[in-house]
Amino acid sequence: MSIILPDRPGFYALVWEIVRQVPAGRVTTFSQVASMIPPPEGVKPEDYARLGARWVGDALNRVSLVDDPNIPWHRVINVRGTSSLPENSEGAALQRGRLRAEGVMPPDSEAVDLAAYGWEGPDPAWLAARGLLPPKPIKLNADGDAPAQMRLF
DNA sequence: CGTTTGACTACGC
DNA sequence: CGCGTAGCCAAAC
Repeated sequence: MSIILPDRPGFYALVWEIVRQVPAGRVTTFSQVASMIPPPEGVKPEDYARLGARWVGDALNRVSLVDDPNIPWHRVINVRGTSSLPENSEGAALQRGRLRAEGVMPPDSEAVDLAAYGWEGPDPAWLAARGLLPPKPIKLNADGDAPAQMRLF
C-alpha cells in the first residue's frame, strides 16, 4: 500500500483490503463493506449501520485520488445500485464506463441489479483471520430492486 | 481555533 | 424517483 494517511486506526486500510477483493463482474455497497468492519469503540451499532457507510465513502474518496489499480473502487456503489459520485462528474462517467465494461450495468441504465451482481463477500476464513465480520446481505425490496433514496450531497 | 463539508443510509413523516 | 434529518469523523477552509 503506497498511500499513507491518517485515519481512525486501521479503518480505511481495512476498507481498501476488502474492496481489493471484489472481483470483476460483481459489485458491493458502502454499507455492505462497513458491515464487515466492527464498529469503532463508542459508536452505537444502530448508528454505525449508517455512519460506517459514509466512512467507507471517505476511504474510497482518498483512493480514487490515486486510482490505485489494485483497489477497484468503481465496484463499490450505493445501496440503490447507482454511482454515488456527482451526477455529471468525470469520476461518475469513469465508474459507469467500467461497470458497463464489466457487464454489470446496462448501457441504457444507471443502476446495477444488486440482486444479480451483488458480491457475496470475501472468503469467511479471510474475514475471520482479520477479526472481521460476515457481510450483511444487501437489503432489497420485495421486488428484488434496490430501495429508492435521494442523493444528499 | 470554530465551521462546514462530504463516494451514506435508515427512519419518521 | 418522496423528503428531511440524524448520526460521526477527518479535512479543508
